[in-house]
Amino acid sequence: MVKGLYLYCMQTPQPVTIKDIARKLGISASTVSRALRGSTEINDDTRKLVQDLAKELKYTPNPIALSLKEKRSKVIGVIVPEIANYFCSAVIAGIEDIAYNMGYHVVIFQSHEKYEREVININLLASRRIDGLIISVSNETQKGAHLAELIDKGVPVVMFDRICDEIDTPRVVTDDAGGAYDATCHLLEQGYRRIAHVTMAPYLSVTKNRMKGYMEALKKYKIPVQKKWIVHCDFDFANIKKALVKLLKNTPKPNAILATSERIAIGCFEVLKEMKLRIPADIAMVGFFDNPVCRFIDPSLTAIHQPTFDIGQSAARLLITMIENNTLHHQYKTIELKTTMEVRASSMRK
Amino acid sequence: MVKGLYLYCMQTPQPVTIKDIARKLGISASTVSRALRGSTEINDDTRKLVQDLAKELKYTPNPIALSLKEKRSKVIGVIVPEIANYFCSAVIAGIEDIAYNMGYHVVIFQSHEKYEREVININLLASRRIDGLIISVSNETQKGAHLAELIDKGVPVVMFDRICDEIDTPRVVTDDAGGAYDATCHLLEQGYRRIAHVTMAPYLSVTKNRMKGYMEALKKYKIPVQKKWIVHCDFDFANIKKALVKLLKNTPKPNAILATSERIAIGCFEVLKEMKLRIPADIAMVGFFDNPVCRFIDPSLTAIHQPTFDIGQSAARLLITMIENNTLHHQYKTIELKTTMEVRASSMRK
DNA sequence: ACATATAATGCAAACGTTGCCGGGAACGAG
DNA sequence: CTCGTTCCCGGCAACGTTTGCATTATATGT
Repeated sequence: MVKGLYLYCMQTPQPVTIKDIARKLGISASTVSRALRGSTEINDDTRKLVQDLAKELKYTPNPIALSLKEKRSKVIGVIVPEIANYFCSAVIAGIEDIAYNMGYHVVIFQSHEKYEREVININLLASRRIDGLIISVSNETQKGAHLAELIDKGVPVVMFDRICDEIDTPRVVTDDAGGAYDATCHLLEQGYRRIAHVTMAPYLSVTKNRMKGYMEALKKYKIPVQKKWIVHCDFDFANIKKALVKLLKNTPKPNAILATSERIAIGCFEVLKEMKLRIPADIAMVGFFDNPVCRFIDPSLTAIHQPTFDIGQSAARLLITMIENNTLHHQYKTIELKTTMEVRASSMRK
Repeated sequence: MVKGLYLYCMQTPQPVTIKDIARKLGISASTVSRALRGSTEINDDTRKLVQDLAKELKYTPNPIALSLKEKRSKVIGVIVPEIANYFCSAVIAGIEDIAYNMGYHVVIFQSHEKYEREVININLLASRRIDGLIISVSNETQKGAHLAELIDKGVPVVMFDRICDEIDTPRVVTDDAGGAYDATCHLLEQGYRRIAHVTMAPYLSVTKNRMKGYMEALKKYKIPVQKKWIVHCDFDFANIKKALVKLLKNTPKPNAILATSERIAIGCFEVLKEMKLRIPADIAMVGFFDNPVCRFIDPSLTAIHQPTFDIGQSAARLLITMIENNTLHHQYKTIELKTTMEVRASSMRK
């Protein structure tokens, strides 16, 4: 067993500071500070002495002291609805990748799809003097006052995926309309004519855009939109199932479903299985779906993929540029990334 | 569009401080400080005045100044191999849940399964004056010197899942041996006798423990261990597949596989499908698997589940207790949580 | 030798907060 | 009238770092 030296004495060692180095060398703290950052107005001998001792004592500057002085924390906050799903965690991986390389740290918050919790998190963030925020709003978020307030305080904000329409701050989104259009066209090409659209809360930007793509595709094929085939639901599995059961009581029944989130797609999938409907023979399915496991599902699900890692990277790049240029906007108002469609068994020609 | 007032003027407002309040009220900063924390040695009228103004100006204490003074950051660091997989993100959700309620923030780092990157992250963490660390070590990590060094600096550390044996600090693990034992017994009960064990790097604690459970189950059924049926691989899909193809060239071929991680299980699954082997008719499968999507896979996979959210919660509770008691150990040296097995089609009697 | 330029270093303030110490005012007791 | 006590409050230092300015010592030019 390797045991820490200090396991046995309660007193923990204080990190070595500039003052410690100054004291040991009999010089002033300012000289040490300048020597460490290689200022030219310090004698070469002194500088070497200081740098050597600093290395020996394993000096590392205290970022908290620096933050206090320079009024920046080198920390960016991320608020997502839930971290424990593939989409969010992959986006965060992208954010972390860029942040890490730019010397920023990432702190994570979850809104758990609650507006109230989102507001609390934002206040917490603001009081923590975080340098910037990347957010995908909760399912409940219709107003952007909390975000506007944060921006008013001078904190740069980048939104991704679920954006808040009324807030004018840079955003990273996927071409939701295009994705839904492609998916719907694909179903239509396969001969499905009664396509249901099972989607999220109507006020969410992604919902609106995917709806737009869905309707455009129908229009292109001159299929009238059936209101009763458009279902909005939240992220609770029981509710998703209830909504779907109701949908499937319609006559004529839809013969295809476009599901606009992983959770909804899985919910649909379960209900169809429970009802012993064959996919795609009785009813076809296409979903917005990123989890790589989905291609092993039986039947394998045709998926609209979002470029998750890219979304995170782009959002982080945008935000850090804003932070370092000390501005609240960016030359890019909106970065829109393309979706890709992977056609699999669940949407094959009947 | 709601636009932030300051979108149009570059100068961002400075957060209001105690000094601002003191100046406006013509009193000293220390009085304001005391009034805000409700000290009894402040006149009721003054206190009310201060508190009202603080509320009006939306004063929030600067946590960075506090951190500097009190030498603690109220931030805990988390290092995981990769965040973008179900296990890790679910553990982090558990950590965040507890941390949030205890007034701590969570910052995330990824080692990307590289020892080197893990060391860099730990140094970064230390220089950031983080209050504590929760870590699951990388696939490459065999030595614990970097962790010992951090502990020597007085930073409390809790390990979870992939622990580092030589480091004596609290750990939260699952009953890996028990899980593997259950899985193997289950396969044996179903009549499978040639059970291969596809697992991770041999020096990892989880590998050792799962191996132990596997061997115990075989011993119970008086089946000799076949070395050639034990395969170690890393997390690269190509390598997993290569290892598996080699394994399946043995005669007699194994007729069941125990896969000890989600990635390995998926890799095995793909190879078996490619080789047109039927599951479980030709070869059965059981895997350590947490992703909820796995029950929709064809055939549905028998899974050993780890209590991911609990692991995160327990680790966070442990760590925060250590931080607040200012100690490097805990009455619980090891918290071991039970696995659960969900029997599905992939391991049914042949 | 003296004025001046130049190089190297120290001092002090600042960032926002808290806590110790000290002091003035009011008041009661003697 | 004096002393002691209590109540409120201000001043100062400290946390670790940076930076403008002052200071000292040395070198250069005449």
